[in-house]
Amino acid sequence: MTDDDTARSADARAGYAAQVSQYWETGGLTRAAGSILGHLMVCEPAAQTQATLASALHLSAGSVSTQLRTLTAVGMVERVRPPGERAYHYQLPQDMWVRILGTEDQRIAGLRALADAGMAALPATRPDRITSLDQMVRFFEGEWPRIAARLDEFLRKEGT
Amino acid sequence: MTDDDTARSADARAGYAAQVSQYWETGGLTRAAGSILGHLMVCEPAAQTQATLASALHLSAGSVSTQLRTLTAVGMVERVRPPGERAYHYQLPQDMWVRILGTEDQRIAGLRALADAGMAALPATRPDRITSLDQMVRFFEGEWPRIAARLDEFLRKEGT
DNA sequence: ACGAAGTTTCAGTTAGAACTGAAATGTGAC
DNA sequence: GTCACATTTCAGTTCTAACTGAAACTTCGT
Repeated sequence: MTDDDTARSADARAGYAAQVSQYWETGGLTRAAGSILGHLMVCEPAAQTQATLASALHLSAGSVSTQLRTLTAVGMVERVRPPGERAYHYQLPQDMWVRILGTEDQRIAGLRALADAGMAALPATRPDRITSLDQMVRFFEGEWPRIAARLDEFLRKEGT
Repeated sequence: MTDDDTARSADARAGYAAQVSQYWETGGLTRAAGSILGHLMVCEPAAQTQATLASALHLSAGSVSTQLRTLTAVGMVERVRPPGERAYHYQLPQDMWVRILGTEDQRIAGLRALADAGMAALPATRPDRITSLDQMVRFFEGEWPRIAARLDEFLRKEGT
């Protein structure tokens, strides 16, 4: 591999990091959180310290600490300490996407609560405004376990 | 029904409107958009003019106009003009939730684009950072049509 | 136990999105 | 065609949440 190739792929990875960052920012995460996730998708090595992240992404130590804390809390980042290293290193968990999907039942539960509250305050006209929500939630309460099972099967077949 | 009952249920509906508003704000919509959606869930009549919404929700005409425009664009609000009425009226579509679910394939397509871009910039270490995304997207590309079909069946059985 | 390195916390600042209000534009009734 | 009503647009303002920087705190190696 030539130096040129190396430079080109580094560029490509930086561009991809920006794209991933953009994706998550659109999805409601902060700029800092998006940048961290984008960087962690392609950086070498895959696990980075807070100091490395801060300097690579031009973020303050405070921002990095805060964002890593929340990203770790929701399972999108994993904190590890390599043997003999002083500082914690942060990386994307191997099963990030499975974890994210695993919280789907909590989102369904949130909608269930909303539907139940609505059924207790049904308007006289167009009650379907509420009942259609209830209906949709009932569908996913029944369907999600099935989807989760199929995902397990899919991952097993893929050998993950 | 007594006056007391009427007052109580009006309170209940107002409380529910706030809860729905809260839900959508948490989900990333603006306060104004959330308020409108909450109000439209329980208001009488179910279809409201911009002027009514503005005064009921203490929002400026500009905010109401802007938010209704974007909510209409994404299919969460429907604009109708009752015969003989001057102003447009805005209401929740009967099939709001089906519409929202109907855009799921666009979200999957967005993730597909992200996965493809990533596969073109694979990092040397932990390539699973990218491939696991690709895998997850492949699962849903295969699964979503099946889920949509089951939703159709579910709605048919419910008589909707 | 001490010192150095790493992390967290938080008061203050900044950046940017949401909202307002009023002017401009559009629309329907007569 | 005109007028009144309705809606949109947008420059200016307000408000909120993100971010910074530095001090406080924690942790680990010696």
